[in-house]
Amino acid sequence: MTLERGRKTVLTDLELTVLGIVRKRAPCTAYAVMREFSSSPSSYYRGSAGAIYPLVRRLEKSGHLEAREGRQGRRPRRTYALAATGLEALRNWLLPPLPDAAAAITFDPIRTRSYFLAVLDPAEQLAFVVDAEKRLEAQLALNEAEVARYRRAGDEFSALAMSGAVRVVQARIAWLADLREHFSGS
Amino acid sequence: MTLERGRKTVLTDLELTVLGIVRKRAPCTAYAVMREFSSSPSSYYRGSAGAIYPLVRRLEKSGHLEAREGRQGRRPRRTYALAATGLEALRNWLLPPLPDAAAAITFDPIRTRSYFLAVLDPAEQLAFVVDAEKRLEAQLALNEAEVARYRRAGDEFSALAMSGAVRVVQARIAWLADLREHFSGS
DNA sequence: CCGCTCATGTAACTGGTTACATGATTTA
DNA sequence: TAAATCATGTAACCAGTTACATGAGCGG
Repeated sequence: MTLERGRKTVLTDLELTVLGIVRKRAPCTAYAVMREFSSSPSSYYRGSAGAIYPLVRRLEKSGHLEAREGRQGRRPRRTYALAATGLEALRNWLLPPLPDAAAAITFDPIRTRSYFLAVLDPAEQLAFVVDAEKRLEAQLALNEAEVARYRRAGDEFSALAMSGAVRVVQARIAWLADLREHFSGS
Repeated sequence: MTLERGRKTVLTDLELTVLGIVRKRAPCTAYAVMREFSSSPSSYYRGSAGAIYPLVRRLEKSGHLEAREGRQGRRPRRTYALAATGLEALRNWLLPPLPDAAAAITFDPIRTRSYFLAVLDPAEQLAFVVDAEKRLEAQLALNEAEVARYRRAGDEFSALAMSGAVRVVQARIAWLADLREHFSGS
């Protein structure tokens, strides 16, 4: 049974995110997409050139994106827009049912470490919590600024999305307070 | 300048997590470590054989783990314990300062999608939120059960860690309530 | 004795990363 | 005019995944 290779049925989250970005920004270059990732603290992906350029080309070949050859002076400038197929894929990504994995636990380096705090003595445990709190407070400020930035830009959906990240950081901070109380109480 | 290859200076989070697990469970087999990952909903890693077995061998060769050849009947059974070097690595992982990335934003498939909800019409947006809430409630129950399980097992640190995951899921649910209000209000 | 779990692995693949290379355009 | 940014890519690598293969021990 010869599987047809090279034709992917399901797009990755990164690919679908790129479709969403292109839809908002169209017509835009692969570089602009890349910047959207790397210039924002809100993204899990670094948006490296080595990821974005091949990915965008793939999406073009698969018909999800439409490319247009332009130029700026004598420099070639390839801009993209969302094709009908791409819009359909984007909608299917968002429409219920979500995959089970969507609600699954998220990776948190601080929580991951906290499983093993038994190897530290009480003073060190407290130092861990204090350091983690400091870093999360900084992250919180960043995220809040990002919400404000989106709101100023009139992108209410992104502001709403980002406020989810704010909620999560607040929850992580509240949890660290629990930890601290537990450590200093015992 | 010939870089010495094959000798890694920094261990990954997965490797350090394995060190932590072995420390708790020692003497234990690679299989037991694998089960710890795959049998728990609390882990980001699937703990696949293809990841764990080579990883454990690496940690043994680098001196972080000590192996002991045993048998169960006529079946060979290789058990591991944490070496002094491994304990040191584990402590350094936990001791401040944490890396900046530790506080960084986490990947959330639901939030990632929510950036692009503008492509859906209001009824579909609501359906998205309702579906996401349903799934997160299920995840919350799972996580709470996990906390209880750890607590029953007397592993207070893991219970505490897992309660961080509970906090985060609660925050995600609260955020979805915000979203829902926003969508039905406008 | 059948099927499940314990136990140990390997091979091929995947989806990203870093680092590098090139050159035009804009800005200080 | 030098440095930063725009713009487009490639090559090597990396840390995981899925899927497969093998076989012993154990409970119904």
